[in-house]
Amino acid sequence: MTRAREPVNPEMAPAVAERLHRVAISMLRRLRTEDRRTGLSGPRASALSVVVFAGPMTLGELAAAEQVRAPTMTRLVQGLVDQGLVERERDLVDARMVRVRATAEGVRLLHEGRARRLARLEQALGRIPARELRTLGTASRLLESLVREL
Amino acid sequence: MTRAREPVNPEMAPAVAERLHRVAISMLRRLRTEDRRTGLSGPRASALSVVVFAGPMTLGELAAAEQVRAPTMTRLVQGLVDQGLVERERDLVDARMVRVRATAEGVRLLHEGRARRLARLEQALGRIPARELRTLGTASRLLESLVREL
DNA sequence: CTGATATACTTAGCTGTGCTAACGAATATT
DNA sequence: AATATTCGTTAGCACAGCTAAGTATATCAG
Repeated sequence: MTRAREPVNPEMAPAVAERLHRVAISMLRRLRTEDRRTGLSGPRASALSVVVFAGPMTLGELAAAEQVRAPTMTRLVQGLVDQGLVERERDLVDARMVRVRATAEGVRLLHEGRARRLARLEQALGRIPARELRTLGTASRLLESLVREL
Repeated sequence: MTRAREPVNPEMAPAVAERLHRVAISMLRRLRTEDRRTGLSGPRASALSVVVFAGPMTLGELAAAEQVRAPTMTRLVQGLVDQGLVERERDLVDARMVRVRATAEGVRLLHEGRARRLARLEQALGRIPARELRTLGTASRLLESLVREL
């Protein structure tokens, strides 16, 4: 009777979880290699990316977005400022806050670094059959919303 | 195997690459939270995992498997030894080498930590429609072979 | 067998990222 | 005006990554 359309999932979920976890780790490990050439570490590139794409924001917001504590973000931003990729300015309304905005150089380097980091992955994806690529496209969207509920 | 016909993928590959990359980062970031309770850091858990599943191996092999330099692995193993999760022994044939093997406690803790780390992911997967889960299962296998060619 | 070279790992010391605790400055509340 | 709260910084710890240089063992050439 229970020709289930609802969760028969508990059975296969562990295996999928395990494989996703493992693949995520090794994928990032491989791509990390390319990262170093830009002089942008992973965490800095990630933070810069948020600032570039979501626009100027406060240090606290940025810390929350990156799931990191405030002191950690203070230092990440310091590094980015030293590299000339980001600027800090006190908020005019509430002087406790610090707004972080990307410089032109920051935007440029981010795109360059991103391109380099993803090049190998893109090439590998470009070689697989279109059907499989479509599956991965769908899956990546599913994962996106899944991760939000972790 | 996947080379037979050249697909038109180049157009969508970048978007998929970008999303996969982003999702992998944020997924691991979330899961890492659970890691701390076991007292096993990510890199240590990962190294221990290799030793447990692939059996005893030399420090150099372990470093290669983890894509890390020898000095880094020396210290990771030191930490694991201090925690009583792993044992070191000089190779009898070639005394330059160090063999690393998991202790019973190491095996136990690894499985416990792994279970904890994946619990949230498994639960989230258990809640989505079976069809989507199947897509993710397929995708995870595709990614597995993809990563091998990165 | 000896001396040179190669290999496997360790030590030392640097950078960077994460944390908590404690603090300062600015704002909000009472 | 006094107190509490919020935002960010500083200080100080742990750990993970690296390179360069050192030690011990193995191997090889003569």
